[in-house]
Amino acid sequence: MPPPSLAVMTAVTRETSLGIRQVSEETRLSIDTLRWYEREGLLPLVERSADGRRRYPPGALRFIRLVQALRRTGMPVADVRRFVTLGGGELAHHPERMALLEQQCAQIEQRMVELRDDLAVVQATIAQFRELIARGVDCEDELPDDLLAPIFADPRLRGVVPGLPA
Amino acid sequence: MPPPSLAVMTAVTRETSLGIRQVSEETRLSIDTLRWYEREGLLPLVERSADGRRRYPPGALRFIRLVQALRRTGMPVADVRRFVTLGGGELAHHPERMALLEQQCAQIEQRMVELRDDLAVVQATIAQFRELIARGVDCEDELPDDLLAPIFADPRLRGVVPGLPA
DNA sequence: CTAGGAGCTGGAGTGCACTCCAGCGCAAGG
DNA sequence: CCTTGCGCTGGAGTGCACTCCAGCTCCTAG
Repeated sequence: MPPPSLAVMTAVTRETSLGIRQVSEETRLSIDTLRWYEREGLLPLVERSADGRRRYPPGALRFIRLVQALRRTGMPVADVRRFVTLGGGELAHHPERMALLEQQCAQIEQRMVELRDDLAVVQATIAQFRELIARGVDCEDELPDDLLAPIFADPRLRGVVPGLPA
Repeated sequence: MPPPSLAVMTAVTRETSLGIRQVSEETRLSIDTLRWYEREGLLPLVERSADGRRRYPPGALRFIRLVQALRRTGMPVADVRRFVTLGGGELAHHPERMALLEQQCAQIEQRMVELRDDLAVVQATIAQFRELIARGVDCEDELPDDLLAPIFADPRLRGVVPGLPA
């Protein structure tokens, strides 16, 4: 992969800006996604070289990382667009901008709690299976139904379990 | 909402099992989703009352919560199905079952790290905007471009920013 | 001069996970 | 007896976020 002859690029462009492939590798967003985000108005900072190819100045790269953070944490594309189109630092849009970002923070925190809880559920299940197998291996027959029941689909167990805690 | 005459239900059914609506409220899964999960083989524990309506024994409820944890943490429906169809506690399936669950744990932990990082990005952005506005309000003109640039789409700023840290 | 490779555009296609709907049955209340 | 309400089924439809593609241009290497 020889470096594409940079002869034509301007001095500024040469060292600081990245091609779409590099950005793709850098951010792990696919090339198609980068183009699509741009079309959809999530990436306004993209420039073009003389022959019409995209050039991403470093500011764009950082901006993309923000967009990525918003997307990965569950902000819908429409909201990211809204945020982006609120533009530079204009005072007028400050409240809405802040609202969007703070809302997102709240959601992330909520999500983290949920994730912790869900992790606990999965880990508890793993523990139960370990115990089950430990016992099952020790005494092949007569499995502890009450341990199995809440977890599994064994038809023998249907409707056997007593009331659940909450 | 008068309690539906329970006259017909069996003694076992009466107190312990739930109707689809109750499960829906309990789990926050929509009624349609519950039915769909069942069709798709994610919920094998569901029974029927005499007139063909679904009855969820408590074991099913707990099971649903596990499925929910797996789904919410990003396990694809296909994998949940695979996990579910591995069946009761049979030794034969133990390795695959554990593999699925442990893989999922790993993914959750990864996701939590990512989430923390993304939260940091969003919070940093909020902080930068606060600072920007604080200054902007103090001295209306001549905004601090170097602070704005990495964040925003102001056309005046294109290609201005120097090299990025990483 | 030619061939290969990267990128471009506009638009169509895909995958996933639901979500909605028509048309039906049952059961209770008035 | 009729209506109202809940639930059932099978199948079609939806929303979101990409992902893929044909047909093009430009540039560089051989």
